[in-house]
Amino acid sequence: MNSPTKKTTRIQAANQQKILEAALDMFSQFGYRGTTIDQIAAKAGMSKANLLYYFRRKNDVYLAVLESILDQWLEPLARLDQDKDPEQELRAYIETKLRLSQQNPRASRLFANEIMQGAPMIQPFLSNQLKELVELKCEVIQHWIDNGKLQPVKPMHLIFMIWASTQHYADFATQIQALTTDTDDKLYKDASQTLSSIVLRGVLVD
Amino acid sequence: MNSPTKKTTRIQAANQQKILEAALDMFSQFGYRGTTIDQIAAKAGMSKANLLYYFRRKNDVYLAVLESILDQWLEPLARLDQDKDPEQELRAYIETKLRLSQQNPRASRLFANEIMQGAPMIQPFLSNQLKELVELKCEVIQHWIDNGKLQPVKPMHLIFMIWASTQHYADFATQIQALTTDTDDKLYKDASQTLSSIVLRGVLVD
DNA sequence: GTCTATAGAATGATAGAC
DNA sequence: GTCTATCATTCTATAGAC
Repeated sequence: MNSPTKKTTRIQAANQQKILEAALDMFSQFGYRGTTIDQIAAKAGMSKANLLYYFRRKNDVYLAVLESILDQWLEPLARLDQDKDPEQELRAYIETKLRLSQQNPRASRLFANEIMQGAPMIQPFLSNQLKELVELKCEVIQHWIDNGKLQPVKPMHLIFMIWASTQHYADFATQIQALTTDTDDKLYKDASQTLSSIVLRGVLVD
Repeated sequence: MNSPTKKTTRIQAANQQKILEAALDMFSQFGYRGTTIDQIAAKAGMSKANLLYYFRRKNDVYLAVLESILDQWLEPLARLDQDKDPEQELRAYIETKLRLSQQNPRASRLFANEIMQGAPMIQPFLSNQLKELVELKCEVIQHWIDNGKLQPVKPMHLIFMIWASTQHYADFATQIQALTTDTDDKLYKDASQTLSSIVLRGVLVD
């Protein structure tokens, strides 16, 4: 690992990281076709030709960035546990998803861009891993419903609602910034409280 | 209006419509930078040069498409009426927004694309018209809260939640298609019921 | 590993014939 | 109003010097 001959490997790793970081910046804002290699290279502080030494084609960069975020995408939903209390579980899920939106809004936007363009790269991921996981977690929610712990709602639409409402704070950050003067921290704290409160108890007064 | 000299005007109007329709198709999927004039022209059934006779630059086409959808964007929220029953009003708002998503998903995606790219064209719209309207409607919701008709939630975050949850069915249609085999009609019917039910009463059993 | 140079294709936009 | 031809620019990607 630390032999002199591997010194270049560490440089490569560092440069690849710089490229992936810059690529996430550009792809998340302009999508695949709206981003140029030049922009990525400039943001990563190297020449276009040098970037192409590390990734032979633009598509390879895009795939590498996508792969680096797909895992963290599945993980929070995967944690939903049928044997725990649904109120605690849903509250924790909402909080985790919101925290992800706050800490890595670019990943959320990159994902949204890819989906809105028809998911040309991750269609298999959606139809396989994601579908499998969602079906599994719909059963968890259905189990809570069958045991009288939750109202009889359509589980998949509950999941969609939580996805949409939490990712909104990352994907539409520009719009939200234009509508409020709240600090980021207050914004996310209010979002967490309001979201959990509405999902769990609704807005109506009994 | 019907004089022979205006015959060309009707042709112009028809061609402009064809261009706007094709442009909505492309811009909503690939964003501004990801769309080429060639693609729009091909989809509109004319040559690139001919398209540029009607709109001198790509940017003019984009602005025309954006303008054509901004009104329909504000209208449903503008209808929220402080003097009516909040349950009926919120239910109607959710249904209207969902119907818009179903009937014009491209408009929703175009708007989302513009926002995610930093709203370069409609920043003034967000900071002026939209902000004004949202502040007004937050007061309506706050009025309902003050009168004990709604739980004390943050009004703006309730609006964000409804926006996000309803637009999700348009913006993330590709993902949803990959996760379910429901027909479009069943999907939106379930969405409407689940969304209204959760927003109004939550998922918890009393 | 990094740079310059450049091939080759795509793109936005214009000019001018019909 | 529509088309062909064309230009300037930008972009992906490669070759080769250092």
